Amino acid sequence: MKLPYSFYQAPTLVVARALLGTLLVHTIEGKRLSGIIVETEAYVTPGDEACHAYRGITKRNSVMFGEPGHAYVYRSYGIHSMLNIVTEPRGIAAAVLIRALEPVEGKEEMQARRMASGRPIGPNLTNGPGRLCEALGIGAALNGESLCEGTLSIEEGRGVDGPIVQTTRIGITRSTELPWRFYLLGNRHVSVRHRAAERLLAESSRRL
DNA sequence: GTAAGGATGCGCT
DNA sequence: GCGCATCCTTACG
Repeated sequence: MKLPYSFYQAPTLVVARALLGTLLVHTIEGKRLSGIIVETEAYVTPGDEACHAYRGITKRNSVMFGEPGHAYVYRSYGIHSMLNIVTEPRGIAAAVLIRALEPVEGKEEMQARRMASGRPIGPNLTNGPGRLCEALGIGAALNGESLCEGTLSIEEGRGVDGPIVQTTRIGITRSTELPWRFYLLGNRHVSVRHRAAERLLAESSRRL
């Protein structure tokens, strides 16, 4: 079952957390390439200087201002595609960056797509926002596409059965103090672990 | 295991 | 021109 539009209309931090454990699916050339979402980051207006929409609407970021449940795909460092999911009602610019997946369907095809792009053979298939887009064949052509009606979608996954780590975002230079990254504790497909946050989480749960 | 540097295109100041 | 919401290779413990 695809997640409905109403799922994405919620506050961005709620959606970022709720996306963990769901299944991202890209159907391409008749094949389903999919993976469980294990790491996300929230980007919100107003007040978040790292959000692309911080300074208002532009040609690049306009999708973020539109309907929730659509894909915002842009190119980073001129090389990598980044997949975001638009959240909040129309007019509020916000999105969730998908940072890592646990491969489920089409793992061979993912490896083949990575190799075709000159990437090394190895375990780093979908543990990073650029890598997962390459593995699933997600590019700028999908910018603005609906996740409820197109070839790219998010389905109910296996859910979450363990702790979720909440910590600071990665690879940004502004608003670095905001704890808006979420990931599944102990999942080996997470791109970068934050040991201190994991330790705090363990201590707080022990106290209960 | 960590660190540094290059690749590479486009939006924005 | 400058600066990236990154990834890969190489060097060194």
